[in-house]
Amino acid sequence: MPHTSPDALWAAVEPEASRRMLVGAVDAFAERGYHATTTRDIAARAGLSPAALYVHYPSKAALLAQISSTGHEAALALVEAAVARGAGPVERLRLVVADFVAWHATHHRIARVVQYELGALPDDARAHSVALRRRIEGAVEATVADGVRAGVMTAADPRRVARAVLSLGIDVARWYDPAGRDSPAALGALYADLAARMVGAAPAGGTQ
Amino acid sequence: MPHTSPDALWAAVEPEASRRMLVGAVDAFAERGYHATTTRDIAARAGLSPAALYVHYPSKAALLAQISSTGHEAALALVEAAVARGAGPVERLRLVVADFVAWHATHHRIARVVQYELGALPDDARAHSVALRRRIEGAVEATVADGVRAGVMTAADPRRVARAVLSLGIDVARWYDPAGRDSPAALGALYADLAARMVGAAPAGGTQ
DNA sequence: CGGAGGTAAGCAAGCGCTTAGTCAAGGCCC
DNA sequence: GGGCCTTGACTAAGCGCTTGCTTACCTCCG
Repeated sequence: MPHTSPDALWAAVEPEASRRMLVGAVDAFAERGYHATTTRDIAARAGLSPAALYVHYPSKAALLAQISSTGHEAALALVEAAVARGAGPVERLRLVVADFVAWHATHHRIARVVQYELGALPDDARAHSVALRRRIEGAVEATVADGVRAGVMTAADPRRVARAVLSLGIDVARWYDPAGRDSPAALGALYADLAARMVGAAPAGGTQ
Repeated sequence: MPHTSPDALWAAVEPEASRRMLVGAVDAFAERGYHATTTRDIAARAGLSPAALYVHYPSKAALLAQISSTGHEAALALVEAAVARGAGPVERLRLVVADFVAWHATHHRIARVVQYELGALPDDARAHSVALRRRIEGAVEATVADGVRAGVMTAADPRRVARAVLSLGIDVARWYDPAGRDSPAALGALYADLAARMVGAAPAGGTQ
């Protein structure tokens, strides 16, 4: 999942013009921010007139809400899948971080909107996204707490450490540049090692 | 420095109305973002008419530029002071992270503008801020590289690890809430431990 | 009395969104 | 099969409002 094409999230959206609007909105919101993006800009990226946006979406905010919702759901699904895949707490943490980081790199445009435009969402849409975020944080916190309980990690405060681990991934969306030298997979592997170190897990080949 | 009052950065700005404009702009930009903030909003926070903004600043963008410049300069000064204060690479890294994180918590409103409104800056102002950012990253990278050379840290890639360490601090500005249970100093201490672990420095009391 | 600090009023431009309509594709009855 | 209506996608034009910023003027203090 974390390594699919950046636009794969919208593959199911029909009709095609509606999907082009979404992709254009993601690009514009990620580049300039929600408030600096005009509906005319989004429509132009989709190759349509300004009014065409309102054929497919009731408002500019509804577009943002759909992007945020879909993005948060994808991130949560990815985290829960990684947790289910791992054998023990340490492997689970490694998998979660590797996938979470790689996703934020591969989908850095969507991730930018997801992470930095929460405040621009209408109240109900924000509540939905915030709830999904809490489940993501909860999954990581539980993994760290499990590891501590099992004696394979050391962390005085699993909640705060989990938040810090997630910060690593979230901030990738801010600086990641696909033209740079970091591949999403390599970045995920590096950050999985860093996270393992943060929780005091035994070294496993790692960063050294 | 990292523990002074949030508004201490502007103490030297005269006249007072000009300072109130700056403080109001920081609050508004941090809450809603640069593009969603109106000049009328800034002026109202300063208790003045909309036109008064232009008595003190040539444009809304100039206000942002001043905030970004002052903020980046403060962050760089703090990092360089911490590096100068530490005895060895590990202590230097701990001091840098502790102060950088505490600063992002204490000044989370300024830090939000500094970290997330770079793209809204006019080209010349952005170039100035980007140059300061590179010096911050360079200082941390050098500290990690020193530690590896001295054999007190392990990190295959000091540049990428330094970037990850800074991500921890930068992301604090996104989520920090002064009404929460984290004091800037405690957060700085926790994150200094996490950073020491990330670079494979010997445990020093730490998170365990 | 000059200059710094301040304001009321308002301008041009751009904003999100609406209106009224075009047009092609498809169903349907006689 | 031809006429007729519906439907979904789309657009030209533009409405009402807000934006950043300007102008012309006022006030007060050294």
